[in-house]
Amino acid sequence: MKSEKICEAEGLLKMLSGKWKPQIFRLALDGPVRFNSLLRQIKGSNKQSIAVALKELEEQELLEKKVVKLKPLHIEYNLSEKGKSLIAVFRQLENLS
Amino acid sequence: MKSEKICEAEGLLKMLSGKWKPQIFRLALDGPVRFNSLLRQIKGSNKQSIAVALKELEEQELLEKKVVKLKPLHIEYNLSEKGKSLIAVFRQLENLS
DNA sequence: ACAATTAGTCAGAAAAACATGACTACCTAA
DNA sequence: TTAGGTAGTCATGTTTTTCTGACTAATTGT
Repeated sequence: MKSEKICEAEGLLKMLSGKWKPQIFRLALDGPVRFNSLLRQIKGSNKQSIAVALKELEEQELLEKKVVKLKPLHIEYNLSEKGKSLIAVFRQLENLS
Repeated sequence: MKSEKICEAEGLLKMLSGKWKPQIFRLALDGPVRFNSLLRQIKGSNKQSIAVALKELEEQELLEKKVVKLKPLHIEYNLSEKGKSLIAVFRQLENLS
């Protein structure tokens, strides 16, 4: 029983592994994120890595891709319900330190 | 304020990043762990990687190294207080799914 | 005395992750 | 119609991580 404890956590660690996914996810907490603006916001990043990270976050269903058919016709990535459910976990982590 | 939320989490993700650290940490939840027995328990692992992972977990102060001067004179790694404080976070993660 | 177990280290190779620059394709504003 | 912004892909190269196999060295069991 005890050893099961971390299994969800192992999944989470894997989902948010890599150089850019944590930052992207954090930004997504504040609102929808977009490819090009991430590229500008996250210094040192690059197209390829951001594209891959977004794809993975989408596959893991932490983010949801959405085509916005408005004025400048763009794509945005929103935090999914699954993603939102993690906020509580992060809040608790904060309280530890 | 909102974007601070994940900062502790980013630290945690980094501390437990890599292929073997999560598993080692999980096993450490159940009691002290040892180099050679980890090597046997964790299938597909290897000396080098386990050694590096243990060193890093120790540096990050999630585990504490201890020389046990008993019968077969060995070394064990115990969960530190910092390590124990994470248990609550993992427990919460469990409850989400 | 000898073999096994303990806990590693080290150099080098292989694999995975990440970065770079060129390119595509669609839309919009001048 | 041309320039700039949107959101990417692709091939290639570099860097980081991980693995392999050889080796060390002290301790312990037979």
